[in-house]
Amino acid sequence: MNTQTFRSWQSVQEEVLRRIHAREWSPGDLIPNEADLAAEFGCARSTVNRALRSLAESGLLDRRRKAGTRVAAAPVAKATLNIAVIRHEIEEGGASYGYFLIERAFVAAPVQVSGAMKTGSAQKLLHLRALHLADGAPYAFEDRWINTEVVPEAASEGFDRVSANEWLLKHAPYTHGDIAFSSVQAGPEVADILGVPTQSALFAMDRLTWDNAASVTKVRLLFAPGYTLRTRI
Amino acid sequence: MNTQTFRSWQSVQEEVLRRIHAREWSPGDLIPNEADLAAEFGCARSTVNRALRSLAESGLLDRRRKAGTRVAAAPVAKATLNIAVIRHEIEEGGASYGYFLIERAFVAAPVQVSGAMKTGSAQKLLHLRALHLADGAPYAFEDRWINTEVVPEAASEGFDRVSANEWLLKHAPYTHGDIAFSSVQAGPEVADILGVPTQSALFAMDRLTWDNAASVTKVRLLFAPGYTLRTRI
DNA sequence: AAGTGGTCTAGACCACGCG
DNA sequence: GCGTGGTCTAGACCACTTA
Repeated sequence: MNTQTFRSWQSVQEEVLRRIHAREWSPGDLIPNEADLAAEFGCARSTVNRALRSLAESGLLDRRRKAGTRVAAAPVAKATLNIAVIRHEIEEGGASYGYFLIERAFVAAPVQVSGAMKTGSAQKLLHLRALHLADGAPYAFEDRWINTEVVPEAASEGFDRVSANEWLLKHAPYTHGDIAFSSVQAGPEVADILGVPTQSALFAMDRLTWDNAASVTKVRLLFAPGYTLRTRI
Repeated sequence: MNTQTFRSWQSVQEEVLRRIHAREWSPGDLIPNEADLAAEFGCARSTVNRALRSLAESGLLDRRRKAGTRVAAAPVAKATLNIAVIRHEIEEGGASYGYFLIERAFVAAPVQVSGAMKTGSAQKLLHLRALHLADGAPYAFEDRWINTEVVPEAASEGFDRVSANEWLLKHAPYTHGDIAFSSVQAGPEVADILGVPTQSALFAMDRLTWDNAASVTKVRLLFAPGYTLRTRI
């Protein structure tokens, strides 16, 4: 028997990956328990635990107490998206960033918005519409609602120099958020703002962030055609 | 001083989150080192390490040896997408799944495909076009290329009953993949297949998976209008 | 009831990267 | 150089879940 030692959790992980990949352990198979693997690899159980836990988090293994560890039969690919501040995203692409505030209003929101944000329908929210530019060309249109009861400082911020996209990160903590991606056709107004034909296919990102039970902000970002969200698996 | 104890790594994490959230530790701030926190919390350093490492992985903290741990100034939101088998995705939504193979051919691929897959331009690839249905309605159009040099068994599989989407997961291991999401307009043929107007905005997912240095498969999925990819942050 | 992963501890050494 | 996080160890107890 091959009794090569694997002392670091990364090397243990690599060996496990190799076995899965080489079909020594096939999808659905039960693999040896942590103690046995530790003995085989010549390392502590906690080292094996670290390696296997990490693989379980990425979806490649299914682990259950008493039932043991199995190679995932249908590994749900878990892709991690990095959603950065738009300015950083543009600047990292080597382009110059531009920002233009189109509208700033303190108004009662439509019911779809107040409903989603769970604010009273009479409560006024700060409504912002703005354009992000890369090298002078329209990059993304931002349509945002801010709950000023949760972020009162936003009421005295003009948002004419700094985008809400960036300002909120520093001033409004949030506990969690819902994100949705979809594809939409450009309406006449948005088409005009982005400088694209009406009915162009736009990539949309909708985000609703929460501070515990209170909504902080709701935003829709419509990206100019050509935008691609990339990740690695 | 408050010397409440936090014995589990989750409770340590919650306390750290509370302090960040309450602005006791603001974005950019250096927080105490692991040893000090362990002393304060009345637990072992490794427990603190586990809590902080986890927060760093999710982007809320920046950690560097010697430089210490800081609250991230512009936390890059890391959203994890679960990309499942289409059949499971549909069935979990409570709908019945349908599958229809449109075309299966063994041909030399266009240069964009062979270039991306790094296969020889003369090498023949298995080309599949298929439709996934939810409750009988078109759900997604799949256009796929399979490298049969890497997955020879695919050559003898009809793919008329089981989608390549599902078959490959069980038969073709991969080491990594690139994923891209974008928005595209439906061309006449795709519009016809999906039963939507030409130029409809479709959500597109492009995946290219690799087995080490060899490409396994390249697929474009075009989802019918209304499709939304959701996640939580 | 018993086996498995989940976690905690105390201590140790190491690797990185500021200053 | 030296402080910090990164990791490993051996051992222990616990929690969950299945048999």
